[in-house]
Amino acid sequence: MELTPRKKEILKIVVEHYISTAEPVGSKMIAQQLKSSVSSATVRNELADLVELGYLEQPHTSAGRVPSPKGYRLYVNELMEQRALSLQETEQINEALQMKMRELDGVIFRAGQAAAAIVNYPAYAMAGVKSEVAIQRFDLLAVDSRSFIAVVMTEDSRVKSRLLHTELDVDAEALTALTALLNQHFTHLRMAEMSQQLMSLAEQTPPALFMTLHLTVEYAAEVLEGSEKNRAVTAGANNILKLPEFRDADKAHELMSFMVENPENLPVPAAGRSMQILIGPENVSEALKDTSVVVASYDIGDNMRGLVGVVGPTRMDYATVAARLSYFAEGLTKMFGKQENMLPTPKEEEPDE
Amino acid sequence: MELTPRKKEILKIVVEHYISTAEPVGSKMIAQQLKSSVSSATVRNELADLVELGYLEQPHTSAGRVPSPKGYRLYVNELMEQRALSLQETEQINEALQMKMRELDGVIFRAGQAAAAIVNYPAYAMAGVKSEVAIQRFDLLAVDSRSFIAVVMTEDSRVKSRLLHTELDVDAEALTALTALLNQHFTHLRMAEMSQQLMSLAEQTPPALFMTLHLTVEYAAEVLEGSEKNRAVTAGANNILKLPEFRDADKAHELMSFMVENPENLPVPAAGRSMQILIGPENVSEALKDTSVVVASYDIGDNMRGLVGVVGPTRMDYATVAARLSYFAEGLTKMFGKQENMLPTPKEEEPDE
DNA sequence: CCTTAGCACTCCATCTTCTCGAGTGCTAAG
DNA sequence: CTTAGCACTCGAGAAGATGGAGTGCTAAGG
Repeated sequence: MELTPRKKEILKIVVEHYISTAEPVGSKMIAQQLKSSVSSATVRNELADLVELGYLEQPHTSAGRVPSPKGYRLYVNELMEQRALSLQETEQINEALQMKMRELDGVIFRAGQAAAAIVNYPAYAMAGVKSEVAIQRFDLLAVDSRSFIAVVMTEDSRVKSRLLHTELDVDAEALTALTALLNQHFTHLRMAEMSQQLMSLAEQTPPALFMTLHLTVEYAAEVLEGSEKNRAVTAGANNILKLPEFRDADKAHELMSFMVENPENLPVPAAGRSMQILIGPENVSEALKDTSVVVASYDIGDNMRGLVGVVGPTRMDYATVAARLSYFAEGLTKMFGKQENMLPTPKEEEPDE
Repeated sequence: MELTPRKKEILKIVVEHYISTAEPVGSKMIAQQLKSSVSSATVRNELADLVELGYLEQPHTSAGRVPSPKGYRLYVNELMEQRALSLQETEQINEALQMKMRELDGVIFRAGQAAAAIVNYPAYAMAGVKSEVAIQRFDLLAVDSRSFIAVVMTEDSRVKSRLLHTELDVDAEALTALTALLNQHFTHLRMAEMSQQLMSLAEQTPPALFMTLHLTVEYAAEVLEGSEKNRAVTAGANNILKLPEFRDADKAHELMSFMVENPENLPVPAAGRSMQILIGPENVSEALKDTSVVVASYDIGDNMRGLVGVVGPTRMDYATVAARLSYFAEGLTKMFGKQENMLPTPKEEEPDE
């Protein structure tokens, strides 16, 4: 059943007023804000209908009205106006985008931080590869008789390196030979295939060499795993303490712990959607039943996908958050797209996770 | 003026009781706990003295006593008993130490997280080099005509790498030549010296090569800077919400924001001390005036020093925190020490200059 | 001089009561 | 369908009232 235009207008006023004040909204207030001037009594009748239909709720009989999740949902789907970002806002976001040009691995971490700073709510970020990547290239550099540097480059052009140590002496020529071997037999393989490949070479390779090989392949596997495992971080969790709904330390603690300890369980946008809004009980996680989440995804080159999300009270300012977050996510996509040909300028490790 | 033994005993009881309950301690309670059985009136007289001397405070005339910072200080210095860790505790910490410490950069972050988990207070971690490190070795690996991988190893044996892109073609032989050049002229230099060195080579080098050189040196500088800048992180900030003194959301927010936003301003142990306890106003930062900090340092090889700290209310359980934290820090030192022999020791090698 | 029983006193925490006002639902008339 | 009018509800906050833990002080006893 479609709501009458006036009911929608009233609902919109209630939602927006409640979003900005966190106080139940009364009929008088609404009557003033309505385009057509009607009395508060008329509004009350409408409000009663809206409660009956489940779009609004009443904390107690003699209080104003508060939007229900259903009400927020309608608001978000139909009533919410696209919010244009102010110059200041776009500038702030652009600046945040500058920050991360360099680091690919650190992006998750920084994206989360930036998102939190941009919206003033707790935020989270993740990244994962869309399809499995493999190693594209190996290099082994001799350091001394028992140490060498392994450098691997993934198919998505990330470069990682580590100093590795063997227990037996391995000379430079051996390393050169091994490098050739690795590049010939271990590139463009999945992790499982790499292990197989390694097995099959076990017997026909001298121990010292095999050990070196093993170490390197192990390291490569770690690098691949690191890119496959969806890493997730939470940032700006302290922001929730400014919200009236989290004045209660226990509530704040509950949400914060959930976000910080299981960031990987935070919502991911449905496949194919670049942005998604989850309102209150629409969230699967019990800990998020009273909160709303806005989450956007962006592309990192062809093969990876990142996402940034924001967690807030159900009365969060959806229009602003959605506008800023999508602008931010688009900016990230653009940034990686531009770098693509010359790109990925991986940085090394970041204290993320 | 030395306190009488009984006064000390009373102070100790007050501190320990207050630490565990967060409630002011009354004379009756103390009289029961004292070795020698005396009346509560006697205790009250002693308490009055202790207040006068500044070791205790009275929230209001008719409440029990609470330790003052001075009281905590005396407690920590003289009265606190070394706390032996239970088997369970050492096991938990040992487990935390298992974490993969291979990526040095990740260590800071993980150490912070582990520390928070170990003590159930918010924790922080930093690492910095004791003295300036330089690049020990360069390698340039050709990828295609306009891309190459720069691999640098610092004197403290950290290996970093990045894919770099030139705007002009550079062939493999040129890279080999450049590698030699870099290793000859840019190793073991400070950042400023590297820039100078670069300048001095500007004219006598063909543009394509110089660009490559420039990119590489720039990257090296970034790596060095990254290691010089003390990186700092905060973890487990949510723990403060469980403490009664931070029930108030504003207070919690203030401390949390401070810790998360300026982790680099958190206390560092005085030079030469491996552990330090800072009580309330002993902290320099205004935001920490009502809190106490326990901070321990550990060694990462010869040249770097890491530290982990814990922030809590002044009534934090100093004995337990200190015991666990120092055990943890010692574990970290040991862990890096063990790796050390496996690492090439920078001092012994490179008669190259 | 130190200790201790006794006692009046203080002050917070808690509970109850009261009041106020915003906001409601309903009715009856336009 | 709208609206003025009105009695009603309910929570928030103010204003006592109560109780008890803990104090300080005094005076007597070792």
